[in-house]
Amino acid sequence: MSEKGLEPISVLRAKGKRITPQRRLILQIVQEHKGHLDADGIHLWAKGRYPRLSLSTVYRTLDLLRELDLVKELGLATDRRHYEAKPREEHQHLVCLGCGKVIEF
Amino acid sequence: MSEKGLEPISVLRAKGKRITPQRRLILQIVQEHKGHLDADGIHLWAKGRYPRLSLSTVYRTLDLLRELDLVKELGLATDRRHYEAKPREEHQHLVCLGCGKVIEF
DNA sequence: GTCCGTGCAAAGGGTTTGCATTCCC
DNA sequence: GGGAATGCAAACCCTTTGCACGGAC
Repeated sequence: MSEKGLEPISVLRAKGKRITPQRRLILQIVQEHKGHLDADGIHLWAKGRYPRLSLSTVYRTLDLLRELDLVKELGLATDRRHYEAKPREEHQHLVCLGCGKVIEF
Repeated sequence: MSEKGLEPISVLRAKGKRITPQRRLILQIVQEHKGHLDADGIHLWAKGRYPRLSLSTVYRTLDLLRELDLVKELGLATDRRHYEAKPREEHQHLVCLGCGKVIEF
C-alpha cells in the first residue's frame, strides 16, 4: 500500500472507470505542469509521447478528472479554460492491530 | 452641473465617441442589472425597448465601455462572459472663488 | 457632408457530440 | 466477448469581423 493515500489512478479504478494509457498520460501531464495548461497545451505535450491522442479525448478526460475531483478548472482567461491537478486530500490511516489491514479516509 | 461627477455618457463624449441610442440603452441596462447579465441577456432586455438592436452591437459596445472603464468583465462562468457597471470613481471638485467654474478630478 | 457606428451575415475558435472502431476488464 | 473509451469529423455556441448603409456631429 501507499504511504501517501489513494493514487489518482486508484480513484479511477475505485469509480469503475477504465485505466487507459491516454488517461494516465493526461493526468501525469496536468500534474507536471501545476495548473498552467489549457486543453490544447495538454494535447501538444501529450502528443509528444502519444501521437495518436486526439483533442476530444483530452477534453473528455479532463471532464472525467474534474468529476472525480482530481483536477480543478481555473478561471485564468475568459476565452479558454485552464486546469490544475488537485493536491491529494489530507487523510489518516486506520490500521488493524490484528491482521494489519489499513483503511484510508 | 452634477454633484456626483462625470456621467458615463459624458465619458463617451470626452473620449470623442458618438452617443447613440444603442450605447445609451446598453449602458443603462448594465447599470440596472448590477452585474449578472451576459451579452445575450443584455441583448434580450435591450431588444424589448429597441428591437432593431443587433447582438454584434452589444458586443462592440461592451468592448468600448470596458475600454473606457465604465464596465467590468466578470469571471462568473467559463463558457460565457458577464458584465457589471463600474461604480463611479471617487473624486473632488475644484471651485474657482472668482468665476465659480468647477473642475472635477 | 464626413466618417463613425450599426445591422446583417459569415467567419473564427474553443468545446462538444455522433458514430464506427479499438481495447480494457 | 461486451461495453466503455477513443479517434475523427462535423456540429455547437459564443464572439469577432467584413462590408454596405445609416445617422451623430
